[in-house]
Amino acid sequence: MAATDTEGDPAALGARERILDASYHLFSRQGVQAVGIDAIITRSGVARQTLYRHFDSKQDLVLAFLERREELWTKGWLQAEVQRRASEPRERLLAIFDVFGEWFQQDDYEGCSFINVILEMPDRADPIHRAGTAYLAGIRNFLEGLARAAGIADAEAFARKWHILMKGSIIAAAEGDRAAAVRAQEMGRAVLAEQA
Amino acid sequence: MAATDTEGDPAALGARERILDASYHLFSRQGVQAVGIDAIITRSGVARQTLYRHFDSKQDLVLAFLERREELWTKGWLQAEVQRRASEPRERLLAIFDVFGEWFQQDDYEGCSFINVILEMPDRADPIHRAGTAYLAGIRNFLEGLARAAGIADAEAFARKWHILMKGSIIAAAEGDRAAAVRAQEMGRAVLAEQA
DNA sequence: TCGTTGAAAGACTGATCGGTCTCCCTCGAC
DNA sequence: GTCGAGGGAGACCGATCAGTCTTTCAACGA
Repeated sequence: MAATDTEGDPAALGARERILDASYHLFSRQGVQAVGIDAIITRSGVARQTLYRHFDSKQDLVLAFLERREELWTKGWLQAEVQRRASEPRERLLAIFDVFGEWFQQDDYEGCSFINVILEMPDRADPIHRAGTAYLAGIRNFLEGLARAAGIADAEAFARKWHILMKGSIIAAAEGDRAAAVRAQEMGRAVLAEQA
Repeated sequence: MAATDTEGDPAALGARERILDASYHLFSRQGVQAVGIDAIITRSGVARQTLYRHFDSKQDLVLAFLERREELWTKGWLQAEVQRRASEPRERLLAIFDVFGEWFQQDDYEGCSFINVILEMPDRADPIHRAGTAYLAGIRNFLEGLARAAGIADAEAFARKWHILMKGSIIAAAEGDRAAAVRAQEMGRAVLAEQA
């Protein structure tokens, strides 16, 4: 039972949850290096030692943030929205860019945290870098499933191509191109048209 | 006149030049936030005050680095290589991915500094962010020229699409996909095939 | 009732950050 | 000669970094 789970009162959330909420908000918008422990302490209203009771180090906290990002963004939002909007696998592949299109209109558009951490920590041996690539591979896995369901021959290669369109449009949106999703979708149709 | 220009002896380069060399090496590989002034001091072998005589602040130095990146990478390498490898505009557009293909094989592949700084400083008002988007627009301008020369109807929209393929493959390469350039080129052919 | 546990508050450490300041040396113009 | 500019070396500044430690308190179960 415990007083650690959500019980309606937002201020009464467990300490761990408040830390993760604050981390998610700050890390996803400002990046991992730019956000200090103090900012997370302040935003979560938690004591310093409480944070270090739940997480061994900042790296630990970042890894927990990425895990949550996959839950909330990849699965809870992207995949859910895609499956809600279309049922045919080919339509679902294209629907990704409809979902992106709405995402790109947000004023506080924050980009893809997995890409961000990979570029922030270019060292391939860094656990955070590795986690970022792993979660991106998870997205690719979702694409591969759709490609296979669509009867596309080399589903793995196709997923990698589709992912290039997605990542390219995400960067273009960070530059300020709000129509990036439409452009990527058009290219997607061209790529799809070539497919067996 | 002036002991400030290059005179063969590498150690006798002007102080400003040594600072810019060190900044280029460190910023392009490790990012802007991760590299401190001390690291640049040490690598350039220059006195602290000498650096601040030539550059008002770290931000100033980063802006100078980005300017140099455009000179060396965009113009001196990418555009030069593309023009060397092909003469027909359509061939030149596709040659971009041949050049990228070799780039992606490098063990110390460092990615695109313009993308990196944009994601590192998400604040649109930040001078560094703005500079990054400006240099990316410069690349797009090069693409637009090729598109126009190729007789493509909406050259601006086409350039934005092509740039999405480029940026997507750059990120995929950062993830470890060494074949990202081939995949992007294949998609480029499909996009090009649709063009008038 | 007592002991344990979780959490708040905040002092503290050593390292590093960007940036300033002082001192000294050398070289070249006059 | 002298003088000033450019540059090297390094002390120093206040702020911030990640991380540790101590004290206090409230809620809980036995």
